[in-house]
Amino acid sequence: MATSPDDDLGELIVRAARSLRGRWREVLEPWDLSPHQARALGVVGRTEGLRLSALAEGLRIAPRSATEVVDGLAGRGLVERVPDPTDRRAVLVQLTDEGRQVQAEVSAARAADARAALGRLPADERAELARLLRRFVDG
Amino acid sequence: MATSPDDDLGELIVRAARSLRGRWREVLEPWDLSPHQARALGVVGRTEGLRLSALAEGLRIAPRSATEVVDGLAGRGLVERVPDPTDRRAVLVQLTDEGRQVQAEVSAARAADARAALGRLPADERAELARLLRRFVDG
DNA sequence: ACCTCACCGTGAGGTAACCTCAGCAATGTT
DNA sequence: AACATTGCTGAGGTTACCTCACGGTGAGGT
Repeated sequence: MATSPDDDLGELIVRAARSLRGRWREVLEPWDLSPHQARALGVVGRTEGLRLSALAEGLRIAPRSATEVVDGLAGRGLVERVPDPTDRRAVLVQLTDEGRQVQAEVSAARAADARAALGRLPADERAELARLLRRFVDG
Repeated sequence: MATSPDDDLGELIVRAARSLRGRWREVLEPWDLSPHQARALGVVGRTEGLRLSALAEGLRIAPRSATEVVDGLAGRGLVERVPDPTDRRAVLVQLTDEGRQVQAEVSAARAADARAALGRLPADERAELARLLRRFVDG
């Protein structure tokens, strides 16, 4: 049934991603955050004072959906909406103090987990893997 | 902001998978199939006379959700339900003639696309990439 | 001052792909 | 025969998206 080597490689990439995603979900459990929300939290943290539309772009979702993500995060008290001083149409999203702390914790936990997950490969193989993937992704 | 190399690697894997998934979605457009349905079609094709519960296991979804997937495929005339001759509770799913043809076409298109997508890496690098990923996934 | 056109976020309402739980029929076990 | 288990499905819920329409607002004419 025509399972070419490239089919396999594609399958492998997808499986690896799924595995990571599953792990990440577990890592996030203590904070009761979905991978999605955590990602959004990261984007907001990376660019303080972000417009909803910019967040949508960053997450590659429709602007309307960014409203929902922010609703969820704001409901947990992790971010807050403030009016954009330069444009009364716009709303900026920024981390609350709690949001900042959670974001830092999550980010640390994620890094630790990534180390654990990928740690079975020696450093040089990790580097090689990254190099090859980068060529594929950027190419 | 503590972006460790392993973070990057995880991100790369996820991005690569997303890229593949996006391409696949496009490849499937002519048949008006979701990636999900196509995957299910493949599983059914690979094991003719498959129980719904086995399909669910193959797709790693709840049995109830397999019912829906099969509904969708059956609605398009690509698969059909037949009673399991050995167990009157069970239902077997099998490809129709049209399903068999569509499955073959899709599989060929997918293989061609995988070649196109991964073709920018030379064969030996593809092999190396597969080897490293397999170590990660299976490990 | 006004008009138009583009843009901002959001309410309303929809969809896909999952889930759990309960129920029915058939089977297996004691 | 009684009971537990299995295989599918109806009912109903969730999540994470979407489009479309609308009420502000900003920017550029005229």
